[in-house]
Amino acid sequence: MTRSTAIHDRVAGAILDAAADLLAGGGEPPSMGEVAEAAGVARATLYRYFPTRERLLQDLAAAAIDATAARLAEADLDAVPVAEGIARVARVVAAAGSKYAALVSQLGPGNVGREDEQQIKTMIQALLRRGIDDGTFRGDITADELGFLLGSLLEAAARLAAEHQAGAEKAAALVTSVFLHGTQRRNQDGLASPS
Amino acid sequence: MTRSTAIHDRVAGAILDAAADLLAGGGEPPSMGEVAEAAGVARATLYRYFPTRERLLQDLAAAAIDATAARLAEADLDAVPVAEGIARVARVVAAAGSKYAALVSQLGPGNVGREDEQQIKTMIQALLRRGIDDGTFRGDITADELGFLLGSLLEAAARLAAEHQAGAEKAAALVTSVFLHGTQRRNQDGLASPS
Amino acid sequence: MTRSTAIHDRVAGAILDAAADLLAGGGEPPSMGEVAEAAGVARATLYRYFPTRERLLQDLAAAAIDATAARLAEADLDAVPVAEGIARVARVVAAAGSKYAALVSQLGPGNVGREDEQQIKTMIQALLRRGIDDGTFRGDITADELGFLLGSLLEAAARLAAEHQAGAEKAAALVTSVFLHGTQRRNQDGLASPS
Amino acid sequence: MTRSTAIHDRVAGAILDAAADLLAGGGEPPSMGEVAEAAGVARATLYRYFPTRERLLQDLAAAAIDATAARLAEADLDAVPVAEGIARVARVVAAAGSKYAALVSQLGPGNVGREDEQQIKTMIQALLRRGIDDGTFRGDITADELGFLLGSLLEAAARLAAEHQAGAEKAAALVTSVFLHGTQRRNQDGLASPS
DNA sequence: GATGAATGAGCGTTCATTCAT
DNA sequence: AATGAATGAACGCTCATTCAT
Repeated sequence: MTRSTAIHDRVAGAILDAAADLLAGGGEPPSMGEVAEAAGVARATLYRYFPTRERLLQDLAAAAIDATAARLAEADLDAVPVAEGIARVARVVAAAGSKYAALVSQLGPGNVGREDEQQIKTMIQALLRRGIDDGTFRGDITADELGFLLGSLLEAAARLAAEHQAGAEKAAALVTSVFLHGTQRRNQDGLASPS
Repeated sequence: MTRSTAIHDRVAGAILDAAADLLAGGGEPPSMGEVAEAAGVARATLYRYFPTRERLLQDLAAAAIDATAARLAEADLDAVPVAEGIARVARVVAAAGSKYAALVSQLGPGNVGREDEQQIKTMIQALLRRGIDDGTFRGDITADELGFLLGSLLEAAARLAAEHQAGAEKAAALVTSVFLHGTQRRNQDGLASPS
Repeated sequence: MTRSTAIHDRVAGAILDAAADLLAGGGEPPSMGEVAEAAGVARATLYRYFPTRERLLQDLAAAAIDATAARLAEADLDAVPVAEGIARVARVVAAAGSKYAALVSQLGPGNVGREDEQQIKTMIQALLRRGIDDGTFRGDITADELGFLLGSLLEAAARLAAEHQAGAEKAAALVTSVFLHGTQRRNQDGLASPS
Repeated sequence: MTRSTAIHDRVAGAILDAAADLLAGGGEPPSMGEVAEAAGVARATLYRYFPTRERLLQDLAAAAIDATAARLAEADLDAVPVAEGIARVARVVAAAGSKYAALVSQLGPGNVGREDEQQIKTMIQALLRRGIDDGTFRGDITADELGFLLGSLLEAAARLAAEHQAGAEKAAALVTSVFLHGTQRRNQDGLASPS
C-alpha cells in the first residue's frame, strides 16, 4: 500500500506538473491528450488519476492553493497588525502570480476547489474580523463584503504581476494601499459611502 | 439593400438574444445547435451569421458592451464631479450585471471585443485623468493603474450584483466608496502606500 | 409566349453549355453553384430550369443523344447492308466521343434519359433485327443480347476515342470488326458458344 | 500486435461487408452514418478505419478485385489453351457480378485502386499475348486493344449477370464467344476490318 | 421570373470520456 | 494498473434543394 501510494503520487505529480506547464505556456487550454502526452502516459491512464478534465484543473488549482496557504501560514498573520497582515497576504498572492491567474480563467471564478480554498478564506476572514474588531476597518462593511473586495483586488494583483505590467512587489503594495485606505475607519468626509 | 440589412439585423438580433438567454440560464455553455434551435433557425443559418462559436460569443459580448457604453454616454460623466462620475459608472456596470458576468467566464478575461471595449475604456480613462488633474486621486498611482483597479472592482460589483449577493445599488455604492477612499489624495496617515 | 419561350431556351442553352464545359474540363463533377456561376445566373434560377441535378445531367445527355440520333438518321442505316450499317453507327458514336463518355460516368450506365435514348435504341434494334433475319448474325443470340453487346462495345469505342488512345476512325473500325466477326453466322469451328 | 491486427482486420472486414451490402441493396449510395450503423460501430470509429468516403469505396473495390484476382489465380490460366483461358476469365468476372458493377458506378471507371487492378490486368495481358503468339488472335489488333475490348465485354458480362438479365454462366459464354470469334485469326471474309 | 436567404443532410474532424483487455 | 480502441457529442463546412420576396 505504501509502495503503491508512492508510485501513485509520483505519477499524479508528473501529470499535474505537465498540465501546469502547458497551462502556463500556450494560450489555448491544453486538451487531455496533450496533457497525457506531455506527462508520458496514455490518455486512459490520465483518466485513472483524474476522472474528469474539470477535476484535473481543480486539483491543479488545489495544489497552487495549498502552496499559497502554506506561505500564508508561514506569514504569521495573527502576530502582526492587521494592516501588515493584509500587506503580507497581498505579497504572497501577487508572488503566486501567473499560476493562479492561468487557472482562474480556466475554471471560472468561484469553482476553485471549494474545500481547499477554504483554508485561505478562513485565514483571511480571521484577519478581516480582527480588523473590524480593532477598528482598522470601518463598521459599515460586513466581513463578507470585505472578503469579496479583497479577493477581487488580490486577483487584480495576481493578474498585474502575471502580465508583468508591474512587479509583484509593486502590485501588492498598490492593492494593499487601496484596500486599506478604501476601507479604513474615518470621520465624515463627504464621499459616497454604502447606505 | 436597406430592406435586406434590416432583415439581417433582425435575425442576427434574434440569435444573439437566444444565445444570451441560454448563457444566462443554464450552467453549461449551450451548443451551436441549441442556440440555433432556440433562435428558431437552422444550424446552417446560424453559421451564416456567426461563422464560429467564438465569433458568436464575441459579438454577444460586443452587444453587451455597446449597451453599457450607451448607458455610460447618457450618464454625462463629463458634467459631474469625478466622484459622482465614478459612482455612476459603478451603477451602470453593476446594473449590467448578469449579462456581463456570464460572458466574461466564457471568453476569458481580456478577449472581449477589444475595439468595442475601447469606447468604455476611453470614457473611464478621461474621468480618471480628470480626477488626477483636479486632485481627486492621489498622485502616486498612474492612470493605467487606477484603470486596472477600477476595472477589477467593477467586475467584482457586476459579479456581486449578478449573484444576488447584493443589490446592484448596494454593490455599486460599496465599490465606489472603497475605490474613492482607497485612491483619494490625503496627508501622511501611516498606512502602507506603494513606493 | 413565343418571345418568352425564346428567352427561356436561350437561358437553358447557356446553362447546358456551361455544364458541358465544366464536365468536359475539370475532373471533379461540378456543383450546381459552379454551373450557375459559369452560366451567369443565380443558383435559384438554375433550379427554375432544371429542378434537379440529375435532371440537368439527363437533359445534357439528352442533348448529346439528340445530336447523335440526328447523325444516325442522316446515315441512312436502312439503305445499306447490315455490316455497313454497324460500321456507320460505330463511326458516329466514336465521333461523339468525349461528350458521351463524360456524361455516362456521371449518370451511371442506363440512366441516360430513357426516352431520348430510345430513338437510338430503336434504330439500332431495327438494324440488328434485319441482320438476324438476313443471316448476318448467328441465330443463337437474341436481338436484346446483340444490343447489349453492341452497346458495350460502342461505349468502349467512345472511351477509346475520348481518351485519345486511338483515333475515332480507328476505334470505330476495331469495334465494328470485332462485333461483326464475333456475331456472324458460321459453321462449326470448335470454339465455345453460348448454349 | 498479432492480436490487435486480427481485431483490426475483423472490424475493417465487417465495415466493408456492411458497405458492400448497402451498395448492392439500395439504389442511393449509403451515407457514412448508414454504413457505420449497419456495421455496428460508431461513426467516429468508421472514420478511424476509413478516413474518407472515397477511401472506403476504394478499399471496397480493392477487396472485390483481390477476391477476383485470387479466383483467377486459381483458374490456372497458363495451363490451358487461350480460348479456354478467356472462357474462365469471363466466368470468374461474371460470377463476381453484382459487387463489381455496384462499385464501378460509384467510383467512375478507372479509379479502382490502380495497383490492385494491375494484378488482374497482368494475368489477362499474359493470356492475350500468348494468344497473339500462338495465332489464336488475328495479328492486326495490339495486345492493348485486345485488353481494352475484353475489358469492355467483361464489364458487360458483369452487368448482365448483376441485373439478372442473364445467368452468370450464360453471360460469360456469350461474351466469350463473341470475343473469341471477333478476334480470331481468319482468312479473307469480306467484312470490314481495322486498317 | 429572378433572386438572396434558408434549409437539411451529410462530411470529415476533434475531444472528453468509457470499455475491454 | 496501464493501455489501445471505441464512443458520442459537437464543431465547422459544403451542397442540393426550397422559400419568400
